[in-house]
Amino acid sequence: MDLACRKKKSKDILGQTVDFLKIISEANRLKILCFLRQQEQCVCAIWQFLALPQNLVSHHLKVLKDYGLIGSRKEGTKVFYFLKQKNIKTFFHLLTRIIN
Amino acid sequence: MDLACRKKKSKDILGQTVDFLKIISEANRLKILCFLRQQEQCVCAIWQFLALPQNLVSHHLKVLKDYGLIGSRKEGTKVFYFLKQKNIKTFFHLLTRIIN
DNA sequence: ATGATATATCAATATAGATTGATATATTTA
DNA sequence: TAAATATATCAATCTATATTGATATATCAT
Repeated sequence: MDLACRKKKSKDILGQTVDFLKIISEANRLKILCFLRQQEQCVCAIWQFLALPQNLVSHHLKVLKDYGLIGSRKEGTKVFYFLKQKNIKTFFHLLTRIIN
Repeated sequence: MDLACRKKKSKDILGQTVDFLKIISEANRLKILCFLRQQEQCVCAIWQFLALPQNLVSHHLKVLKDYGLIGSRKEGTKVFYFLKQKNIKTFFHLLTRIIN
């Protein structure tokens, strides 16, 4: 599924922006995005860094991934998550068109 | 109360940004901010534009005002709300430092 | 194959916050 | 003063979603 689909084309810019904002306005998710800026990280590194239970982090990662803000790759038993900078920029740009 | 107080200096940048995002990630509030970009508006114009009950709009306006994103001035029986562009820019800048 | 490690999923609960309905306050007009 | 208009407040309810606990799945090592 590409960004165009995830963006829910049927929705207007404001609706898309609200969805984006709702996703990044959760402290733990925002921290995750922040943490991933440096480099990709495995789930265990993330939940240890955030001091959160593993399943909770897993849930937040799913939310971020479903909306296309992060991607993942598997390596052995670990799963590494990384930012999808381009998509983040795109959503961010929508926001600037509304409030900046 | 100035912005420095509302920003809750005790909180870190991430915490402040989350607060800001939570406030603007509500569709009606984002619409209000959007609507006020053109010019200041009285409450009645806002709730008619958004097609929302008056008390609900009043509540959202309070949230926006308490956080310093909008200001108000009274004129007769009407109250006009306007953007506080400078504050919005400030909070927006915090966000760019985290995810952009 | 068995155990250990890493991650994901699911149901249940908790919690924050949006919405509604009723009412209060303040200003203007008659 | 009384009625009308504009806005604000408060308690109750509804709704979305964060969190927790338990369990499943997948991979690696012995």
